[in-house]
Amino acid sequence: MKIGELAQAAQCTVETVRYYEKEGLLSAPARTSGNFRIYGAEHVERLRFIRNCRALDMSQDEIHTLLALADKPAEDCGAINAVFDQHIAHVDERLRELAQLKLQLDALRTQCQTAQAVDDCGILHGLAAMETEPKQERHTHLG
Amino acid sequence: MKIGELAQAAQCTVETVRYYEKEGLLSAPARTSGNFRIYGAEHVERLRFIRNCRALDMSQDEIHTLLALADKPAEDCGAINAVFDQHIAHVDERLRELAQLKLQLDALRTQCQTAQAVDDCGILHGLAAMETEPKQERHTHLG
DNA sequence: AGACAACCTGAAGTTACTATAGAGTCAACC
DNA sequence: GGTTGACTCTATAGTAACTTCAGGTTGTCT
Repeated sequence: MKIGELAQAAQCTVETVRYYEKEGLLSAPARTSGNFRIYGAEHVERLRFIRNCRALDMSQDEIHTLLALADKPAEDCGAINAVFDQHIAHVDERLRELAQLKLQLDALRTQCQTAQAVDDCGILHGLAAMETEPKQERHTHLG
Repeated sequence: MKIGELAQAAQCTVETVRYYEKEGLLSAPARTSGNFRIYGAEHVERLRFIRNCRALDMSQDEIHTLLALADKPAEDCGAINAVFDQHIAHVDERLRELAQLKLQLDALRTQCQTAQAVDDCGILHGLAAMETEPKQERHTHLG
């Protein structure tokens, strides 16, 4: 199959497929005489795997590691579990961060209930009065 | 004060200050004869405002809008509230997304309890067997 | 005068793609 | 045989919000 068909089978765009090839997530396939990429079922499987990982918000780095581990079928899968657990930890951390943000935002929101002069806007005053904290270190790639 | 002092007052780096100036969030200050930027209290206030907004995960775009609105003190603050409400909606959406992800991840995690052969790893099989869905549209800048 | 911290500019790197430009391939239709 | 149109190719630039780097200047201290 050609690249458009592969992309459709994995619900992504052809640009994304070519991008993954450039990044080394997908190996370079054979070409037709006209220089078109040709793919088989194994490529569909691999690409779907990648897209599924991305749907779970894993980073390219995590996926790369996972693929490398998956390519050594005889070894034990402890390392795979570790990558996965770390990713879950990333999601947990980001969830906590966002929940904390939400509390702050909701508190700020109560400071201005009606449309009034900008000068008196409680939200604006609240934003100005916040304590400015240093950016804390992030342990997650999740924005 | 010079740029280093300003940066410290707002808990960010000098590079970030220069970056904000380039992006138009911070206006270009006066310079010393030696070409060093010099700042006053109003710059500290403005930069802290920006950093506080960023701490709440607002985008540069949102902050830009907020600053423009704040600079028209006579108008009513309905537009400010709207920007703020939309940002809260972004955070809510991302929270829901991550909660959904967490469910999927936890479910997958149960598929492999012990370190076994990679070939039999339930997580890997689960990742391969997932339904590959098209990337849904995001309405938030939060990653 | 020499050392050193803090400052300057401009450009490139980061993530995971998306978009664009300009050209080539291929099957079908007239 | 020519042409249309869908699909493909490469290479480059753009996105967000910075960070890092290279290479040079200013100011202060001894």
